[in-house]
Amino acid sequence: MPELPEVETIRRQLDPELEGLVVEELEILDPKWAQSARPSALADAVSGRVIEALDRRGKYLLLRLAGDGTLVMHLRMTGNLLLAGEKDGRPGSRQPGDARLYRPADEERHLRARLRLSDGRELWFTDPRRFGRGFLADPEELDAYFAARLGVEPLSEDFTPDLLAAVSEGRLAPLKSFLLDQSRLAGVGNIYADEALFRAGLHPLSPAGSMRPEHHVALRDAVVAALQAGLDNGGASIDDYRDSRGEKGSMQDEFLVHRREGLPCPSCGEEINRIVVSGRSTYFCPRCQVKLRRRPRRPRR
DNA sequence: CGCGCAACCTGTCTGC
DNA sequence: TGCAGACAGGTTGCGC
Repeated sequence: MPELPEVETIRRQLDPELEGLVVEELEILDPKWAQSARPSALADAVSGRVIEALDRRGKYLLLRLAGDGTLVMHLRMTGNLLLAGEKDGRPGSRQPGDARLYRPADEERHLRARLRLSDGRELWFTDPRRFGRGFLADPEELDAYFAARLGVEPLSEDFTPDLLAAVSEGRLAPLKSFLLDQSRLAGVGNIYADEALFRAGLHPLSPAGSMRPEHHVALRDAVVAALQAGLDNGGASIDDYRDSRGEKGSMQDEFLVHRREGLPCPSCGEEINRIVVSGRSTYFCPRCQVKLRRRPRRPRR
């Protein structure tokens, strides 16, 4: 479910709400949620600490705690992070179980971890498929963890055409697989990979290393534009995704090609095709998205 | 090291 | 109505 725009939407909503509050208690209802040898030790280590900020790296949410610790959370496929309850006991905010919230019974049924906050509210980590995880890391551990897994942030100034050229050089994997590889580019998932390749006019099966300089520019711009569209629409709610208030995003109504098999291409009217690339459904326009030839090797003298 | 695929889970939908 | 099978936003580990 959640890719960079969905995770960032949650972060932007929650960061100003959480700053300065104390996590009075972390309750882990599903021991599998804790990516830690002893879930009770994780709960104890987080309980009682002051929240400094909520940051994001790739699709990870980073709850910064006073004293150099970070509660790292990943929503994986179906996780949600909901802010529930009444601030300082005053009415107006939503309660867990509020009928206006998304399927309240299911939220409670799928509750995996709960942070009780010092203003009376609660942060709920819900997750039907139980892939989501949370763990505590100190700064050195966190650096090592991300260095091994995550590449450049696509919305940072470091994401340039030259960077894209460097990380794709010599790669034979299809562009679709390349965009899903978090160690090259962090935050793009199945939805925004399809949307970006359509915007760039590139075929999902073209080898990543076949791009020429104009393609590096086009794909960089397309990734940024696709992610920005997601942010502008509050994320995509195909099925489970909700923001921190339990509201749906609207990006699913703005998809250009993703999940639009058989529908007309917004640019040329040709029918959108669906193929499977490294196990993931992939949607593209066979007319607008050209397949690049493998780049010839530099001749040797 | 690069790459594809199964596995991890639960829920929903489709077709017989 | 029941049931089998396909499919779903992500990441990891294994085999080649």
